[in-house]
Amino acid sequence: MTTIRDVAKKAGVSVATVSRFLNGSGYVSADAAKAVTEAVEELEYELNPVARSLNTKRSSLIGLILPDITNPFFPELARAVEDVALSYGYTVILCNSDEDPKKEKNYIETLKKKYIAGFIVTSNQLDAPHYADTKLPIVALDRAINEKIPVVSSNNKEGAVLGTNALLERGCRNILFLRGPEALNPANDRYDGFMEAIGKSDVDYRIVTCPFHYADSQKIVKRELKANPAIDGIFASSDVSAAGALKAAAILGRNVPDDLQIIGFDGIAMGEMLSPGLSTIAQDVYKMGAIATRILIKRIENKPVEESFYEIPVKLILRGTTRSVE
Amino acid sequence: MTTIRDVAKKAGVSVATVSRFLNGSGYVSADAAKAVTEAVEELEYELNPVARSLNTKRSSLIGLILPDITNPFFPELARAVEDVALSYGYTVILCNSDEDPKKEKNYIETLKKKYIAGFIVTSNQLDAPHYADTKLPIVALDRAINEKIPVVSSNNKEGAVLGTNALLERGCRNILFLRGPEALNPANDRYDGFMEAIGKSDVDYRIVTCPFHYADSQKIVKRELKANPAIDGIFASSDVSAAGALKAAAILGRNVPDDLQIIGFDGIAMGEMLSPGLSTIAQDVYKMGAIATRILIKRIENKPVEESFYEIPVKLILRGTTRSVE
DNA sequence: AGGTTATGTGTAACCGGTTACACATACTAT
DNA sequence: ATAGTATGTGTAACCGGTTACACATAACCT
Repeated sequence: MTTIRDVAKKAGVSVATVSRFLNGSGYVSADAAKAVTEAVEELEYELNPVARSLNTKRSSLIGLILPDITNPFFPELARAVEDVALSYGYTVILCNSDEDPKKEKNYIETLKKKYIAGFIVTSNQLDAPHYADTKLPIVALDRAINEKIPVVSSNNKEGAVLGTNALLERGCRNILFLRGPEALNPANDRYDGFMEAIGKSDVDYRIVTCPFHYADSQKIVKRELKANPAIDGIFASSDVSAAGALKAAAILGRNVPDDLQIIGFDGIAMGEMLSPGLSTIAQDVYKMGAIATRILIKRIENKPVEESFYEIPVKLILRGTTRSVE
Repeated sequence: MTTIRDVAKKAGVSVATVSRFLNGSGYVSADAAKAVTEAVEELEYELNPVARSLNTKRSSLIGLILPDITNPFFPELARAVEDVALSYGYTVILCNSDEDPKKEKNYIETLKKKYIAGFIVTSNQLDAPHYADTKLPIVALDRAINEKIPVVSSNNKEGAVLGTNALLERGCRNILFLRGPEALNPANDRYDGFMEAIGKSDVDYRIVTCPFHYADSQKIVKRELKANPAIDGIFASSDVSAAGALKAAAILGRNVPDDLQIIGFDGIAMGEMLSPGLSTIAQDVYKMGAIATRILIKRIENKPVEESFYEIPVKLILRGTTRSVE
């Protein structure tokens, strides 16, 4: 392996000059620069990032902490983070936290020892006291940790308004809202949006709390649909819940969308594969991940970050679970 | 930050002794061991992995190279790899290769500089010349790179036999087999299994090559179903293709499963959410990832690895797209 | 007793970079 | 002319570990 000393010798300068040139720090004459460039070229020298890390106490590692990569929301996020990180020369470490603060903390400690450059943190938990004291650059997704930590999130409230209005415009007179877990920021914002939009109408509605879980949702919706056959619209706070609702409707022989219209929230790929295709409020998950990563890297590299709160617009996607507006 | 020198001073021994004790290498007296243990405890000393890496040229990093984490097959794999890696003290780096050998190679080069301990490689490509010369421990998933590299894969052929027989037992007399891309090992094994099982029957069949892609599959199946209305069974080489087939059937008003039965392959979570639920040959993806990781870690730690070819059994899961056996 | 081998420990070089500091020269300002 | 600043470079310490080697003592042979 060629080292900086080999390069220095070949270029006829000291290692300090080589290092300065390579890092663009300090003064280096044109002659020296040329000699070093040539030596690097000829020796195919590549800097050893471990040696560098050891004394700079920095690295090009980014930690991506998420509850569970298996949850259909996260792969696309991970993909975006990885793409952007790669393009800036960073490497992504995958951390499944399972919503367990201990596990999360453990990851942070372990990776700090490796001089990790920063973290992107996605979690459903509202509180995260152990982040507060970390001096590392962090960007949060979908949850506010504290004022100093930038947050990237979808425009959940607006999305919920959009979805609710879509059902209203399509003639729903009795809407079931599947509210997400109350511990989740995004779920609460969606709830607020629903309430705002439904409040402006004179339509009947009912709210049921429902985890973002397929089988649970199916069970809950089956029960609700049986108890209240007048329901002609369901707005689910997640696509997975919507899938459960759709299944429940199928089992009960309800005709979607003629009889019952359904809108989900998230925009995961699966929605398209359902029959009928799931209408949904799609989040631009890729964009969320990409923006979060760009902000993180700016922070890592001490570049100015304009804002600390980024809201990504959502989009209504109409498929088969809703009718066209009459 | 406390260093090994602090510990040595506190314990009244040399750094060499501390290092030896910490690594279980060389001789350390009981007295010295005790003194070091106490000093470590009191100072809350934690070894710096970067400094260690620098001269051992090893690390506890594992690279997971996969085509695209967004593909529903991979998150569960990644999850398994991460779980097992974590339990052995390793950290996982996520690498989306997009099937691009250049990108793959680039990752390998980059991570080698960080003294990565080993790689788990999943790829759809059959050839991978650039792995051959790597001295790093590697474990492959679903593809054989060379004799020295262990492979973990599902029992694809047996699965295909299982699926084909399931359709036959349920009365199918005209089966459409959606064959996966010919460049893929697993797809070819599935094809072999189908041929073997179908050959033993006197049933009509037709084979169409179909990418593991939802929309494409839908189009292809729609065409096939129109051209040949007698088809009463579809065996798809992947669940995503099966989902496309199911959608096509729904659009054409075919009744699944009374009229047309469908079996997929993979066992991804989405299958359950479809209506009717997708019958499938489920791979134990988690197990594949877990086993691959364990083997890799054994290799990294120079422990003996029994075999070099691991086949994970598959399982027939019957849901709504197949009838019960009459 | 004398030679081997096993046990135990410390010194110092080394891994491959970065950077504080000292020093030299050239240019600018007064 | 002289001080002050900008430019350019090298030496050597340092980051925080590992380990070769030298040396010392204890245990085991014959």
